[in-house]
Amino acid sequence: MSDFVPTPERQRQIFSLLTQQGRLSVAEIVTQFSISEATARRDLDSLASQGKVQRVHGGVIAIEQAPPELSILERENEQVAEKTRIGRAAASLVGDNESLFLGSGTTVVEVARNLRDHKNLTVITNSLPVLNILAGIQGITVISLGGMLRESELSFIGHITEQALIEVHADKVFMGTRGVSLEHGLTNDYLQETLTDRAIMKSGREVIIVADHTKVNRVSMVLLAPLNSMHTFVTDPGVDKKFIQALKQQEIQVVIA
Amino acid sequence: MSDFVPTPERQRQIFSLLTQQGRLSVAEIVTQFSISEATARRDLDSLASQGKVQRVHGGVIAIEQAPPELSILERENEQVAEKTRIGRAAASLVGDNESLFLGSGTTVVEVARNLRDHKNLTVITNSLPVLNILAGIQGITVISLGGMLRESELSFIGHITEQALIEVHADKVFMGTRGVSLEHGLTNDYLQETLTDRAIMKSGREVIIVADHTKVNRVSMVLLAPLNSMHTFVTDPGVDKKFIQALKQQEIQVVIA
DNA sequence: ATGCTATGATTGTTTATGATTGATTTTGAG
DNA sequence: CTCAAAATCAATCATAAACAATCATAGCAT
Repeated sequence: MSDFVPTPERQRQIFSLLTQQGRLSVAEIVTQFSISEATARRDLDSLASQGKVQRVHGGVIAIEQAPPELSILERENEQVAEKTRIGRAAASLVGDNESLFLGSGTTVVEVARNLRDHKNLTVITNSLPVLNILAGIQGITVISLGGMLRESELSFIGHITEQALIEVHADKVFMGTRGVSLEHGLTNDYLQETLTDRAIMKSGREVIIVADHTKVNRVSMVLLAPLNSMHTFVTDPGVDKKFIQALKQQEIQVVIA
Repeated sequence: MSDFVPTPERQRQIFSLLTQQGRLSVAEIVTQFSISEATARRDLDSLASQGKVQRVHGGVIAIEQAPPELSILERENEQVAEKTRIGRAAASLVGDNESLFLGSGTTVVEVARNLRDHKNLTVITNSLPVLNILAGIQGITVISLGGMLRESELSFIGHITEQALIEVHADKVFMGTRGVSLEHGLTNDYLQETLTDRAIMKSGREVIIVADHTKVNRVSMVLLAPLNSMHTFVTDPGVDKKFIQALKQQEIQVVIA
């Protein structure tokens, strides 16, 4: 039996006490550890200089924890309500223990927001906002593709991205698009991103396109993929019913949020 | 019964005693093993140099096996003033038109914050906070390595990360560390991250370590690299002058912020 | 013998601590 | 509010414990 308590050990105990109680007075430490006030103060000063505690008159208090690093400003502008509902509906297609790919675009971000309650997911993404949303969530393994950051979309594209895609595989791929058209299929407006997006679509078993009604019957500059390369289409009730019918005839599942 | 206990065996017994009790005084060892204080200290020093115990005044204490590792979000409030100054000083080492690598850690984040005024930079990183800070800035090409997101550090690690590293090269590499020690070099506390960090160090021409004074003479679990693998060390004025001298003797540039 | 290693004793030095003192901050009574 | 008492603090000093460095010795293999 020994009463040997070296200084670093005692300081650790003081710190531990502090984390339990939130604050500690010099007097408390003096009685608790049977040391002089001078030594108690020296311990507190030492802990403070390590940044572990905040020194105040009469004792110390626990350091307050700041809110998490801010995520990027998102250009949330149009069809907010629709996108939110689409996101929720799309997330409900996901089961526990699955691996997903989430592409870029504001609608896909809404899907990410609704993954909180799922268990044991693996999410692969090339979208910085998606990374930020999923970063703190327990039970989700997050994998980023990396690559060159495209500032307007806050997504990663390019050679590094496509290289990384070779290494991953997802059960379900969630992507947005700039235009969906019966005639021209899925279209985007930036070639570089489109090349990456094509590779992404090949990396998953099931392709789920999320897009609000403003994207329907719209054609952008670059062909991303023919319509039948998607398996499921999640959209809002503002879409023309003939369009929906046509999709169903091509055996594409349609979810109206 | 034989009282002959060879030195290595005795040291093993001391270590075993320590793991049971958490701490051990020199006096205890003297009586327990019937050896002189000198020998007891020699044993403790030997164990300490192997990194098995933590030497303290009066004896030894067990090394924190499961370090209550604070996440990056919690550590962000430690040594704020020092880190800010270190970040500014480190950023001033960067010239226009250079390509940089920024590793993980709160101090490196401060470097990123101070890159705003540079022109035409290419910044490669595996740190999510760094991505967020640089995402909006004009004149900086941002490249992310991707990989599995380590939640406590908000950094990307693993196979994908290291694969991506093959494709990039930087003029200057900025990294943090958990511990810098003359004896044990640069140390980290998580093997997986350390493997990635080693690859990062090889991807650049000049390695710049940023670390506040609390990291100095601290040893963590895993060896990252020997001291001489860094070219420049940026820290705050709270560092022991002998330490600075020793670095300079190894031809490591030292910048005091 | 010779050289090597582990050990213990001796030595000045360093470190941790507690007491003291005067300065500073907080408190509370008027 | 002001001002003084009380509490807390920083700075300094003295001391005892612990320390590093050095040297000498004993055991042991060659």
